Amino acid sequence: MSGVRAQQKEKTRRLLIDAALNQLSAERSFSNLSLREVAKEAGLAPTSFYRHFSDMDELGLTLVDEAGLTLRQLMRQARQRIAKGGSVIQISVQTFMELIESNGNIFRLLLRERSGTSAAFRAAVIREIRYFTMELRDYLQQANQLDAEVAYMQANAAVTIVFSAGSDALDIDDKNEREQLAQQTIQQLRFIARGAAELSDRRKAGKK
Amino acid sequence: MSGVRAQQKEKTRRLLIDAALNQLSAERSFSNLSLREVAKEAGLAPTSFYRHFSDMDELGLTLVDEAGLTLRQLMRQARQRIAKGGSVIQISVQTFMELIESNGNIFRLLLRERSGTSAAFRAAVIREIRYFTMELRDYLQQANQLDAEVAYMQANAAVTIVFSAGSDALDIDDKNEREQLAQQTIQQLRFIARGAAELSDRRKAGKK
DNA sequence: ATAAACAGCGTACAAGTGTACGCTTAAATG
DNA sequence: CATTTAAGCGTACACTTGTACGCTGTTTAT
Repeated sequence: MSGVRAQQKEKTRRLLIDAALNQLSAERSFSNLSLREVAKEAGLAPTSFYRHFSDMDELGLTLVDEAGLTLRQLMRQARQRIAKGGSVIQISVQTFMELIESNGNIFRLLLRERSGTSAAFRAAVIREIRYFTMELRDYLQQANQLDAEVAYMQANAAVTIVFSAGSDALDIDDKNEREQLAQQTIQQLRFIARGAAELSDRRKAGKK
Repeated sequence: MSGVRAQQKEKTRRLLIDAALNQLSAERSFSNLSLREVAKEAGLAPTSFYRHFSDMDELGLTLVDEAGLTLRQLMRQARQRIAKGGSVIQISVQTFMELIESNGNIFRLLLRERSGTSAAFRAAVIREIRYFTMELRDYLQQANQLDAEVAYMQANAAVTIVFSAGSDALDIDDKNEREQLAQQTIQQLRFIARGAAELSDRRKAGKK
């Protein structure tokens, strides 16, 4: 079992995934992408699609997984940069904005399918975002000595703000405008961090 | 010109609008709604649709207008309640959550088309939300004596948080869970308010 | 060496789409 | 009253969609 066959299969599976990803854009969402178009882009006959996915939905869920992976890469990269010193918030936002610039399509997928029409998709996207939020919560709780619940609320708010800013950034061409958006986002995250720190302190004081 | 004809026309136009609105749901977005389906739901022949709208896009933009109207109603209602005393943030969130419960479909439309595939739609939705944000900014600036830019950042963050919570609320059936979400949202808005107030104070002090 | 498995293709079909065109019928206009 | 206007309908057409089915050629298993 040299695996020549399996290897080839994996290769064209990848072709399909990339074909779908490449067709995504501001004016093209996954949900109005047809099986035939994806197959065509991948250089396959429409019916060959079924050798790899039973459905467009199945392909879509694979893409969401891919997006989750990207999100985790983001988190890791931000951590590495933070370890070298500097403002945590600033570095995080900057890293996030870089990701959006280089992976706009996959990020669009997440944003759109989060409020999309397929329950399975919504669930998958929400799961990825929740995972991301929880990781941030753990970090905040430990790094800032926060009350657990407060840390969650901060993480949740921060993710919401950053994702929303990311969505806006996708529609902005001008470099200066994007920088301005980033600065605003940083300030907003600081608002939240400040409020969270205070509440956490108040809770600790109350318990004593 | 008694207007019997014009009156009837307006009536079936309304029929089309309502037909579209009624077909929206968690699993049905405007963009995958066909002209034929809308016409059928309204009890019209497909081709009669064109007597009222040249396009599904035109109908869609009308719906966005409708949503903007709803948003302004919301703002007015919240103001009335606030005038009678109570926590501004709490009342606002509660009013918003009530709106979502009674107008889920129109709210879904806004959320979805904001990151949808039609540039015209996106622009229209963003315009409505910006209008809403600006009104909140003016209120915050005046009521809390804030620096103008800080007031904008607070308003922007608050709208983002509330809309995101609204989107989540649409997927929650359990009454208690929704209440919990509301409480969390209130707390997050307080984080932001606190951070904004501080920055505004700091800026004022710096200028003196 | 022989047989089985299987990725990929071409054909074919039913279903649904937007919309052009001409007709009918009732209101508006003169 | 006579004429024009226009909302609504039915038919028709060209497309696109998902997918069922059977064939081919190559890799894998025996």
